Amino acid sequence: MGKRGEILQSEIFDLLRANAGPLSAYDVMGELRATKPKIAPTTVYRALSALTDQGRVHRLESLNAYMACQCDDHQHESILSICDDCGTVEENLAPDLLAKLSGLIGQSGFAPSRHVVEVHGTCADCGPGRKPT
Amino acid sequence: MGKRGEILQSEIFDLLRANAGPLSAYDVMGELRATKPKIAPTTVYRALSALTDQGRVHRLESLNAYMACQCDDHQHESILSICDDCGTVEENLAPDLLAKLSGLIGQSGFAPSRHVVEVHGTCADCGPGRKPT
DNA sequence: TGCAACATGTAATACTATAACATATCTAGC
DNA sequence: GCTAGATATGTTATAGTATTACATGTTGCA
Repeated sequence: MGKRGEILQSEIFDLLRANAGPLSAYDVMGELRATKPKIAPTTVYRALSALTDQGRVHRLESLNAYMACQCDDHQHESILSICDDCGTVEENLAPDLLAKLSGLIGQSGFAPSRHVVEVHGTCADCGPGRKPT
Repeated sequence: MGKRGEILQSEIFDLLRANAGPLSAYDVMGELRATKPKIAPTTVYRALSALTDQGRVHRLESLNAYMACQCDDHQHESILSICDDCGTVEENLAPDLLAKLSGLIGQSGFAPSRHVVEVHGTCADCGPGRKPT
C-alpha cells in the first residue's frame, strides 16, 4: 500500500497551497468531500500528520489550522505571523533567532525539540491608518 | 454583579497554582464540580478568559491547557518550555528576544500584538542519560 | 420605581481530535 | 503462485475542546 495515501497527501497539499489562508482539518475534509463524499476525519488527520512530519505543511497551534509551507526547502522551523483581521499568514525564516531561543531555554538544562512561534497582529494591508471597506 | 465572578476566578487561579502542570479547561471544571456540581463549560471559559486577559493565567496554545503565571508581575509575555515527558512547564522571561522577534516581523509592515512562543522538549530531570523508573 | 447596561447562568450545539477495530495491500520466503 | 506477517488504510464510534444564543440576575442612576 502507501500509494493511495500519497495521492491523498498531494491532493491536500495542493488544496492548502491554492488557499490564501490556513484551513482547519474539517475545512480540508469539506473540500475533499466534493470528490470523496465518505472520507472520514481520521483519514484527513492521518494525511495532515504525515504532511506536517514531512515539513510540507505547518500546523498553526493557536488556530487549530493548517497551511502549506511557503518555502521550497521544507526542512526548517518557521516563525508564523498571523493577521487577526484578514487571516493571512506569512512564514518567516530566522534560524538565528530560534537558535538564540534554544540557547536561552537550554541554560536550565532543557533540551528543545520543537519550537512553536506564532505572532498575532495586523498585517501591512490591514494595519492602522487603513479603514475597512 | 461582578462579585461572584471574581470569587470564581480566584478559586480557579488557586487551583492552577496548586497544580504542578497545566490543566485543561475541563480538568478545571472537574475540580470545581467538587463544590459546584452544576458548573458549566461557559462559566469556566469565561473565568479563564478573564484570567488570561489579566495575565494571571497563561494559555498553552499547543496543549489547549492553562497554567497560573509563575511570576509576581503579571504584565509580561512569556516563553514557555514544555517537557513532553513529565508535562511540567517553565516560564522564561526574555523581553529582548521578544522585541527582536517583533522587529523582525515588523520589517514587512506587520504590527504584532501578541506572541505565542512555546518550546517543546525534555526538561533537565527527564533528559537523556536518565532512565525511566 | 423603572430602565438601561452589563454580568452571570443555562442549555444546546459546533468544532477538533483520537481510539479501537476491520479490511486491504505489500513483501518475503517457500 | 501462495501464505503469513507487517504495515497502511478504511470505518465507526466517541472523547475532548469551545462557543452560540438566550434567559436571568444585579447594579446604578434618572
